[in-house]
Amino acid sequence: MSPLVRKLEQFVRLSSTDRAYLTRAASERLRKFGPRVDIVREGERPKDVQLVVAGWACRYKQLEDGRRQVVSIFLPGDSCDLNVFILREMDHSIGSITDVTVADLSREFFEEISAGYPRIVTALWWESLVDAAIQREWTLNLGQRTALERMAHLLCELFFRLRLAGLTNGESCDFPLTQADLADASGLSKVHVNRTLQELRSANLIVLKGKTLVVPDLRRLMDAGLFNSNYLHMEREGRQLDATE
Amino acid sequence: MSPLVRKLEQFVRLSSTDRAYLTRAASERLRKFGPRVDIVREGERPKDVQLVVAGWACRYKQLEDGRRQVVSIFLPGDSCDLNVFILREMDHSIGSITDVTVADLSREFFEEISAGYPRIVTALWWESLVDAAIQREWTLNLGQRTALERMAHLLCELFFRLRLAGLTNGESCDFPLTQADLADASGLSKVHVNRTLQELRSANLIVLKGKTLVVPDLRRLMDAGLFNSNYLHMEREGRQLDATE
DNA sequence: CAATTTCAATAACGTATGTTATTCACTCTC
DNA sequence: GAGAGTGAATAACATACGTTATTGAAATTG
Repeated sequence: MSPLVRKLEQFVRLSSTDRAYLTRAASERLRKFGPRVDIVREGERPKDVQLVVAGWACRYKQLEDGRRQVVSIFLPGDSCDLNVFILREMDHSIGSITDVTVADLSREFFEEISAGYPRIVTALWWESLVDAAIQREWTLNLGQRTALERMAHLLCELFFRLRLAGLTNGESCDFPLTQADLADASGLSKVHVNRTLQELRSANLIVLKGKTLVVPDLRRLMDAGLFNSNYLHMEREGRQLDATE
Repeated sequence: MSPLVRKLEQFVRLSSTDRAYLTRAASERLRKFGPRVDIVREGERPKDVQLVVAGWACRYKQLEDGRRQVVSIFLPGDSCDLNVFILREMDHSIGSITDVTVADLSREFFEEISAGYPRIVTALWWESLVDAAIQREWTLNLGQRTALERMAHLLCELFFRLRLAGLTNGESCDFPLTQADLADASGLSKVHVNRTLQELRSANLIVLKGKTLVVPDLRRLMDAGLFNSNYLHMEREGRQLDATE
């Protein structure tokens, strides 16, 4: 099952027709990118919504003098917002981290699901609201948490989201972010990211080597990061747009 | 003209029927709050979308030990997202800053506009995308900008948004945020906010006294905050969902 | 209109994090 | 399989910002 379907199914019960439709949409019109390249640049006007089918990518913004902030991380199954159908131009860039495969979802795709796949619509609504919640949590993370808490929180979030998409193996997962990436995402310097990771390591909160992250005791890492998963809204909805109450 | 209508009209040409409908929706089911009280609390499940008709409010999140981050500021005409119809519970709180009047928008309101007011739908879409863009910009602000840049940027954003809603008088506007509020919103300490404001004052970038802000030279304040307004997407759309291309 | 509380200003001092630089291990490439 | 480049580790040092505390003015309240 694809990461997208797996993720959405956590919230909305999809029919097999829904699943088949999503799976088809995510396998047509594919584009591949190497690592560390721009997929969309600030100022551009892409025609389609981009769904990350495989690999890691990120949204980032840059100041004129080069300072760079990663504002969100795309894991397989994540898509950029509906931006492209309404706004005139991108206010940020999207760049690949690893090799990435992107599926382009056209306006027609969204018109079709609006007309005939209400559960998919609800699921995508849910996804976009969770995206917004994540962005708020990042604001809290950068504004209030110390370096150690911040890093622990970021790692927790990624671990939870990977698990939701079916991309963890027990306590471990692929982890292609470099320390420079973590610095850009956390607002810390590279050197301090290094220090912070070592602190997490020596507290046995993480094992991070090569491109693999192991979290031996997720509960403890969550405590270290003051991590509360409620903002990920990982419960199947109690009521939905088309539910009768 | 109400701040909401005025704001939305910047992007979507509304018919007089649209305007009348919005104005009516924003004048029924009103609730009033005093300053510094919670309108909705984290964990609750409000039934309606809250539209701020008058006054200033904010979204905030709090850590267990009391550290508090304001993650967004609601000006008149702003509304919280559609959260309430899809997600199980609030992942943040909404609190008043001044006296606030809120209009409750029911699910029926959204069903009606979906059925009969496509331009309002587009306008609200636009609004929610701009909200997301603002949240990303705040992430950049907290992650990369220095205290001075950060404060200048925040003031610029508020000034632009107030102007869009028709709430400025030339170079000045009401400004009810205390230094403690600015601290919570910028991730700085109160003391450092004070220092930073004085720096902005002595550079003649702002006049801030009582509850009034004057920006004598917006261009210079923008430069100081590395402020680029593109993320506010303040241009009337070139194409919309129902446009033919 | 006194009593309280809130907000702003300022000072002295502490520290978490940034900066610059060097070295070492890997990996990729020709 | 030497050379080049990237990512990680470490050190020495610098600083932007936080903390705690005090004071005065202004707003709010009984």
